[in-house]
Amino acid sequence: MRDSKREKILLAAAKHFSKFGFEATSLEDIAAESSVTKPAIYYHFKDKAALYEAVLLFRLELLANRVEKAAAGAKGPEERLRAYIEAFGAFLNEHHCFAATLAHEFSDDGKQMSDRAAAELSRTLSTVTAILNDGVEEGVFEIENPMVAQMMIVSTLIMHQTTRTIRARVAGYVQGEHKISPDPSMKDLARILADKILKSVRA
Amino acid sequence: MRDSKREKILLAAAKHFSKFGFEATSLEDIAAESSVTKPAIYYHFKDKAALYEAVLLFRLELLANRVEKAAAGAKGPEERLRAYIEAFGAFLNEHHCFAATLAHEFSDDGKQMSDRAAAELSRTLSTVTAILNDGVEEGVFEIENPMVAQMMIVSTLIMHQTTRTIRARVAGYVQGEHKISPDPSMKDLARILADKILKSVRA
DNA sequence: TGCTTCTTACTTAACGATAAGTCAGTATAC
DNA sequence: GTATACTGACTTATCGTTAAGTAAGAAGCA
Repeated sequence: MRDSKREKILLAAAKHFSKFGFEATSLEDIAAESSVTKPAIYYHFKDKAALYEAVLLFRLELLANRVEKAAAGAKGPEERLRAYIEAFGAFLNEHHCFAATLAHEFSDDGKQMSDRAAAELSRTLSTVTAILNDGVEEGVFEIENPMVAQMMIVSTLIMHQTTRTIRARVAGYVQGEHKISPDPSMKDLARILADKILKSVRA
Repeated sequence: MRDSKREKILLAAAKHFSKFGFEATSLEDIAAESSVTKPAIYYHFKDKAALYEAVLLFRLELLANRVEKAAAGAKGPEERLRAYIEAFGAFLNEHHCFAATLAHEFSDDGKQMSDRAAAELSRTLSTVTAILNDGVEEGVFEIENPMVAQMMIVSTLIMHQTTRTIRARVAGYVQGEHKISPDPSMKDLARILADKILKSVRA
């Protein structure tokens, strides 16, 4: 049972930070959910920012490692790009708090992101940039600006995960005889997204 | 000078809500920036939520009208899709607070979005869904799930606008000999995005 | 025109709630 | 008995919101 309270705090913190973002999350709520008192949080973490950092950095490191591994395990730019997209999607699906935390961070201009966290995020993004650039050099891809392809991949994966609730709500207001396509699972989304991205970047 | 304070409040509110989101925005800051006192805000608006609603709904209505008009003014699914994407991009570029406000709303599950606001957002999204469905029916497009194409368009446009700062920061950590592609302007992004999306959905 | 009355557009002051963070003390394990 | 892992009670600051009061001008009437 060593460190069990620390683990409980981290779990509740991940949940609350992802739901409300850094500022709007209250330590009292985290304490209540993890059945500890507020000072217990301060015993384990220097302050609110340190707790947040622990939550964020842990996942950012995991993600960067995962996509690097996935890309390294595939051959050729096409397969590597597909592997990247699907690994990214799978990761967001497994750590479903993480996408929302990232979305909050993005909409806050990374206000609460430490330099180490930014570096880990950069590692994740560099991986796809490298794949795209390699593909262009090898003549397999034809891309005016790889930055755009990167944005399309990353933003679609994250937004899909974070806007589930609001999408369902907004769909309720659709008028007329539009066919509403079924909301895809993350696995399907990643596959379809990979298909579309590959089709759009192929030379 | 009639209603000049009201206008000042709305302007400052748009700026602050986009920067910090609903919860983290303080009425005191809005009051300070617009050179009025806090209760003066309450004279013009029922409460914080009503002020936010005024800010958000105004832009959501403008946007829905703009993209509907753009789509209606173009012929054929291909041209309509391009017109939609470029009109959406241009709008985000003109109202540069708006994308960030939307991003906050998305990362908060639309917690602060009224039913009217959700309906206006739905109108904007229905427009692109209609274009995609028409294209499929006419045999011009071939799309497994139009939802994914919609996500790619909307999320890329919004994220591009909202992650400018953080992208510049993250780019600073890129190691090795990666070529870093230049950050595209919104106009370029919309054009390139339209190219890529069209390429990826064409039958 | 001049006097009263009412409305508009605020201001100053303060309230209750809730936030992050602190500190002195305590139970438990070794 | 000493280090570890806490708890309860607190401080300070800031939040949204309201109550109460007021200067400036318009409206109604003589």
